[in-house]
Amino acid sequence: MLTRTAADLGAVIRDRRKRLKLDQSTLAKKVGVSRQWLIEVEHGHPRAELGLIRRVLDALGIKLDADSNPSAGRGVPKTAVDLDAIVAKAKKGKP
Amino acid sequence: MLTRTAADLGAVIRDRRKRLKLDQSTLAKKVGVSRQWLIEVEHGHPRAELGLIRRVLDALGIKLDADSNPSAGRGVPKTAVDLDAIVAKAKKGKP
DNA sequence: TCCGAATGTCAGCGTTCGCTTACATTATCA
DNA sequence: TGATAATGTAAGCGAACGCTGACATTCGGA
Repeated sequence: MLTRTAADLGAVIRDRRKRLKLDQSTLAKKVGVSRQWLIEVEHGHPRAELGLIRRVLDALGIKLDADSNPSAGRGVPKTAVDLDAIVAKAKKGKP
Repeated sequence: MLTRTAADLGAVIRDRRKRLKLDQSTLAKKVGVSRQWLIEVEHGHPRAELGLIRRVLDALGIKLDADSNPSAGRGVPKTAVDLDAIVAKAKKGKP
């Protein structure tokens, strides 16, 4: 699943956890975090540490994939990004 | 790319940034983080905030995909996880 | 219905984040 | 070669993290 927001990820985690019949305490212990933390993450806490998140995903068998694919619809061959546009945009800031 | 560690992600980010001909300062400003932070992340800082990481990936056009697929090769229909095994494993801890 | 488990909420605390500023070190190019 | 940009390192600081522990609240089965 493509996760746009922290809430998305939280939902994925919770869903997966339940599907695996694990309660928060068990998973938290297994992963090595506090139950409190797990609760907040499942609720979509956006500022959680990447490392801990990763550990949870790992424990749940969820792979984290960083797909370097620009928004382009489909037929993007390989490395065909509109550099200039991006750079220009970058220079303008984002109003 | 499948990112296992924070260093992996850092590499992806740096690579992408360079490919886009952006320097750290520019990207940092665009994303709304400090250059210092970007440096640490590119070096694989594992405890960075998920939200900021996501913003960077976003700015670079990198999608974050959380794939809930256990190691199974390919033909996993829908919900066919070996629950018992996983639960049992969970109860044993991980020595 | 009642009882226990699972989940959510609160407060306090030490640690670490991410920021700023300034200064090295290392490319990169005229 | 020298100069300028890009990158790395360091110290100090406020803010937020994640943890512990205790206490509500909700859920599920006997």
